[in-house]
Formats: sequence, structure tokens, C-alpha cells
Amino acid sequence: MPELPEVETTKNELSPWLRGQNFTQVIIFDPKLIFNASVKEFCRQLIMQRIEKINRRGKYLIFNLTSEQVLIMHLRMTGALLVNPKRIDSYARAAFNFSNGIQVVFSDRRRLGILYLVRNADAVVGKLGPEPLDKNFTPSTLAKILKRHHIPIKAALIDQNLIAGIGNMYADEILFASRINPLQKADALSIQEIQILHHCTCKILQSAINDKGASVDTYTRPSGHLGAAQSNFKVAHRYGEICTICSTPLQRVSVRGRGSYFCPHCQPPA
DNA sequence: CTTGGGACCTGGCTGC
DNA sequence: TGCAGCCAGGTCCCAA
Repeated sequence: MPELPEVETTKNELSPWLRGQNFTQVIIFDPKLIFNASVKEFCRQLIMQRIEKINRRGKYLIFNLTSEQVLIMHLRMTGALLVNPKRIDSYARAAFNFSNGIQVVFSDRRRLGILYLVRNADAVVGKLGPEPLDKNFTPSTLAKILKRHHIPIKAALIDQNLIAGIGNMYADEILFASRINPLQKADALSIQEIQILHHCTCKILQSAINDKGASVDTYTRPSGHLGAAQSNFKVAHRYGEICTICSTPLQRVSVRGRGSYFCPHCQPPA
């Protein structure tokens, strides 16, 4: 699933291809991909626009254009942006051609991804919490956020309005590395636990970016290559296996309807 | 404020 | 072999 490290990798690898290029053709195979606008209008407004820069905010990709508009993409569960794919299959929902001759295909098996074309990016990403890898995101920032919420720490970590970019699998990895039980209440964590949690959040996310994201399910990098971060996972997608530290069988618990995997020995209940 | 549920969506899995 | 039912999870929305 594309979370912060996968979206960051997509941004990093797309940028050299797309920066300074103009959209020469926009083909929408699935009209539901476009939020709140007709396909015709969307294509008309995008054509001949130049991409100045690609940014990431949380799990969103933000394309700054020469016009006053901003193109925002969310990959959701199974979305991927592929550069010059060998063939366009039934999962392709849109194709973009550029002035340098390259083609970028939005591929999305479960069709939950979405594109926005707006004047102000804040209309889409304005309510997101802080970026966990921003230098302004300190243990004290995290402490202030968690103190305000009497909810399971797992639920807090994946709430995009509290912290941006963390999803189900990295939340599980971060909590395992921090030795914190997913059901522990956010406002009950000690300052020591919050410092560890902050450290592990930065470490896990940065390490996953260095590994070009995790290729579980359908995620592939724009080049078509896979990421390698999944090989370091200790609990995510390892259901039925044993803890790499203490050999206790990993357990599953549902937090806010999301499967949460943890080691009952390394991450004991409070 | 939190909590729980449904909706979206399709491939993969289970059980009959 | 086929089919129904459920599950996966990012996000939004609604009711209690």
C-alpha cells in the first residue's frame, strides 16, 4: 500500500522525468478517477500546462503547474504511476503524454485512487497533520498531539489529521520498534515512550525511503522496479509467523477496523 | 470529543 | 469447477 515512503519514492523517481515538461495529451480511461470535474474540463485545463515541481504532502502527490492550478494525486490502496510501461492493461485509469515523449500511466487495480485539479492545494491537503520527517516535527510536537487524544496509539498514528503519511503497515512497524502495544491509549504514553516513538517513526520511515518503499500487494516504482523495504518488516504482513526477537507467535487485533499485528511479549498491554 | 459502522473497489481466499 | 461470502485498507461520511 502506498504510504509516505512509497509516495516519496514515486515523487523522487518521477521528478527527473517530468520537471519542466508540458502535458501534450491527457487520456482518461475511467471518469471516476477525477474528483469533482468533468473529464473534458479536466483534460482541457491540463493540456499544455508545464510541471514546475512535484511535491509530497502526507500520502498526496502535488504537481505545481505554470497556471494558478495544482494537480493533486492520491494513490490510495493500489495506485501506481508508471513511466513508459510496456503495455497499457485493464488497470490503467489514465495516461499522460509529455513534451519529452514519455508517457506516465496511472494504474490502479482497485480503482480507489483520485485526482484533483484545484486552485489552492490546501483545499485538499489543508487539514493534514505535520510531516513526520520535517525538522519541526519534534518529540514535543508529538507529545502535544498525543496528549489531546484518548484513543489507541495505533489509531492516532494512522489518523492523517494528527500526523500525515503513516498508514497501517508502517504504524505496526513503528509500534513494534517502539515496543508499544497498539491498544495503549495515546494520552497515556510517558514522555520517555513518546521520545522512543518519535525516534522510531523517523527511523522506520527514512529507512523505508532509502529502500525505495515496500512492494507488498501491487506497489511498484515508476520505473517498474520493486521497493525493498518489506524485507525489513518485523510484524506487517507477517501474520502467522513468530517474533524475530523473542519467537513468540505474532498476534492480530482489530483497531478501528484495521488489522494490527504485534508481538504480545515485546509489546505487552499497559 | 470518541466510537462504530457503511461506502467505495476488486483480487484473492475460504467453504460448500 | 463454480459460486457466495468475506477480507484487505485509505479516506470520507454519518449516527450515536
